[in-house]
Order: sequence, then C-alpha cells, then structure tokens
Amino acid sequence: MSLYTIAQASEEVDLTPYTLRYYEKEGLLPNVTKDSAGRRKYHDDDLQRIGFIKCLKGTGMSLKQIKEYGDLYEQGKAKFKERNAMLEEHREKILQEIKTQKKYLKMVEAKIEMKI
Amino acid sequence: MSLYTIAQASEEVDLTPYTLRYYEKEGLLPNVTKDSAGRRKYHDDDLQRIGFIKCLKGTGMSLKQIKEYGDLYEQGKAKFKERNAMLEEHREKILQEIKTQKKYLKMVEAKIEMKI
DNA sequence: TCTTGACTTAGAGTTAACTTTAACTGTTAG
DNA sequence: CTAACAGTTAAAGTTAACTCTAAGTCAAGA
Repeated sequence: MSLYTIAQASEEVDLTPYTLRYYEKEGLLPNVTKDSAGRRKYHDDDLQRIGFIKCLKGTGMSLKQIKEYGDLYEQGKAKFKERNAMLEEHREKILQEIKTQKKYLKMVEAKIEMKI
Repeated sequence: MSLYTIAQASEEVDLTPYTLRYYEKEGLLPNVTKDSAGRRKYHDDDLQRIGFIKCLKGTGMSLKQIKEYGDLYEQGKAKFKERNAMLEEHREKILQEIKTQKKYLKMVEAKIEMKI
C-alpha cells in the first residue's frame, strides 16, 4: 500500500511530471488522490494503470481511445463486453503492425545488403 | 519508363497529393520533374523512393532524419558508409521495437484473458 | 470561345501530445 | 523566522506532420 509523490511516480513509470498531470487532466487517471496540502499521491494501482496506458499508447492507440477504454473500465462489469471488444480489436491491430514492421525490417536489411 | 501525374502517384503510393507536395517541399523528393505546363511528373524511381520513405517513416524515423538519409543518398558512393551506418542503427531500432510490440501484445492478451 | 477540371503556389490552419511559464502555496532545514 | 524546495493551477507555447485555402494557370472538350 505504498504511496508515491509525483516525482517518485514519474521516476517509476518513466514519464515526466508534466505528462502525468496532463494524463490526469485528460481523464486517464481518475483515481489519483491528493494529500492535505493538495499534492498528488500515486498508489500502486495508479502506477499499474499508467503501465497499461503506456502499453496501449506504445501500440498506437490514441489518448482519446485510451480514455474511452478507461471510462469503460470505470464502469466495471457492466461494460466488460464492450471493453474487451476494444482490446480484441486492438490486439488485431498490434498483430498487423508487427507483420508490417517485419516487412519493413526486411526492406531495410535488403537496402543494407545492396551495398550501393 | 512510365510517368505518373500527382493523382496517379498518389493512388499508387497511397499518400494524398498534399502529402506528396509536402514531402517534396521538405526536400525528400529531389528528382520529381515538371512538364511544360509546370505539372509534376513522377517516375518509377520516385515511386520507389516514396516506398522506402514510407518504410522508414513507418518504422518511426522522423522526416528530418529521412531527409538526412536522402541527402546522403544523393551524394552517392562518397557517403555510402555514413548512409549504411544510419540504416544499421535503424535496423537495431526496428528489432527493439518489434520486441517491445510483442511484449505489449502479451500484456493486452493477458488483460483480455483476465475477464474482469 | 467558353468552361470545366486538374493542376500550381504560398501561406494559413489543424491535430495530437506534450511542454513550459507564471504566479502561487505549503513543508522542511538551518 | 526564513529561505529553499517541491509541489499546485490555468493557460500559453511547441513540434511534427500533415491538410487545407485562395488565387491563379493551362489544356481539352462542347
């Protein structure tokens, strides 16, 4: 049940404090609390959530869509189906993207071997 | 030795005419010619080049770096080493990126299977 | 000849995702 | 007590990569 300041959370998830505040403003982190002085306190759950946001973002999902997913997540079991459909669609997109990357890798390697 | 109008080239490489003009303005397509009326004529070589630009861009290289690579390419054999070094470095980046994508894929799949 | 349509240019506008600034506040070390 | 520090906010600024607009040109068909 450890707590993190924004500086510590920033270090932990490798995002700047600016970005963390920005994500919160955009509604991606609805559960970050504040201490009596108004300073953000990040819980392990928040860090987990940020980790998954980085996963979705790193695989090309826009923050807007990530928020949609997060909003469904907040609505719990009721929206489970919808939410999982999003992930399954995204899974296909990642698979497709890996294929494309492999194709591009071959193109770059071919160009390297061309030696011209 | 076929020639393409901007509309045809656009169709062929799946980029809008706006984007093709933009790439040219940025110096990424130094060999596109014009007809007597001032209209762009794309050669097969240009389309090949655009194809490789899409490959580099699709694997995360910025247009700025792509231009650097293209500029080296224009200088021919003299810059071969430098140019190939760029590609080899980029190759590593793609390999790393594919690894990351696979890791993220597993995370998404785990979340799908979690069923909560 | 007129008009339609596909092009041209320079430059302005857009979007996503940050990133920074300015002004301020509360906590802590000396 | 006070200075330094780490945080706060709203809002402005930045960057990359387009994307569009306005005004104009040119060639081809009715």
